[in-house]
Amino acid sequence: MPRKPTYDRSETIARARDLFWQKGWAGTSLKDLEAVLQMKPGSFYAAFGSKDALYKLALEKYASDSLDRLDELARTLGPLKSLQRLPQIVIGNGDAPAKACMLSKTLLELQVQKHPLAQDANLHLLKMENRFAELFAQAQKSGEISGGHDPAALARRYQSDLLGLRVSAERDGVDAAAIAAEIAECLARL
Amino acid sequence: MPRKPTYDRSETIARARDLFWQKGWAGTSLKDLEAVLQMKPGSFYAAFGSKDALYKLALEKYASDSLDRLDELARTLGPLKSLQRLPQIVIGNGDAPAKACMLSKTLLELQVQKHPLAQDANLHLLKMENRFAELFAQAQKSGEISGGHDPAALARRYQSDLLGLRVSAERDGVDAAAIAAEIAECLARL
DNA sequence: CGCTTTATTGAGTGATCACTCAAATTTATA
DNA sequence: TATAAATTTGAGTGATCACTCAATAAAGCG
Repeated sequence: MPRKPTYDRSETIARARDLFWQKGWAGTSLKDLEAVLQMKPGSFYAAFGSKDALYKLALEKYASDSLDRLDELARTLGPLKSLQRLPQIVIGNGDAPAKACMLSKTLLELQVQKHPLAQDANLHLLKMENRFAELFAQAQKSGEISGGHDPAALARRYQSDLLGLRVSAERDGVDAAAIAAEIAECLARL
Repeated sequence: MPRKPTYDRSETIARARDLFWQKGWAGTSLKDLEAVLQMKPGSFYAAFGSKDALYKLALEKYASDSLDRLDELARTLGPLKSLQRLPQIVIGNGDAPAKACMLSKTLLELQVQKHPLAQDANLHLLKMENRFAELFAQAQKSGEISGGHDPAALARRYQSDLLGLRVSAERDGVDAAAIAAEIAECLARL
């Protein structure tokens, strides 16, 4: 009986993610979204409920895609080489809406006001960090790196380094690739 | 002949800086500013010209105060110890409007849209990085650290680490002090 | 006290904010 | 083909956006 939507929901969320990633939460207006998603206000609210609800979906897509890419990388290269390669990968994608991580941009914009979306960003960052810890643990088990450090501590520091790298990559005139190489090199000395 | 302003300009800029630092550029409205600065629109525009112009002044105050604090630290502790102490200092001030650096928040919010204020943030970050490089060079000269590395490269990496640390410090449940200690310890091994 | 000069006041500008809703349109079943 | 269910449309909501400006108040000088 029902009429079917004329748009692809997943593709629409991906486009919203790119817009939010680029312009931020406060910087993205409904007008912007309507233009990029090719939706009138009524369709938008019928489909997603609110700007915040769509942002939440966009964050989830960003995070799960990131995790998927990391898992695939780990399957191909193994744990240590994945962790070493990741820095150059995250700053290397020229098509991305921004060099900085969408989760950290969300955190910096909304954490101070205790916005629920900042909590979402926190959880996604934690999941990613936990995945890093697993990879460090695997690298220790296989003897690729020494067992002298706590995998959780290594992951915490690695996550921090990645976030710093991606902020630095937004700066003008900074050789982010050199920083990425140094992060990778530090891992080799574990 | 003229009437004198009823407010202290420097103090007003400091309050604006704290508000912008906390809420961001798009997240701070003129209403917010009027409330915090205790100024009506007319006075505000007579004094500062525009929201952007005041933000620029706030950035300048933030950056010059940061440089001043670093210089004073260096005078007290010397170059290496200053660089080692700084990480724990920047995340330790509980009264600050945010853990993250205002320059990086500005950069992440406005760099993608090539906003002039992002250029200002870029320049202030570069000045700070150059100051770090000087301190690394001094530490090498005095033999506190080995001369095997380029001071500019050390400063670039150190700046990136600090930015990452301060993003991490915004996260819930992350032991930023531990990360700060690790950054300091890495400097000792140079 | 007048006079000039500047600061403060606060109502008001058009534009844009996130969002609503009734009407029209499209689909699939009866 | 008639009907029911869902989607799309786009004008319109009150609120808030950054900002303006004419009127008023205050200060220093003669």
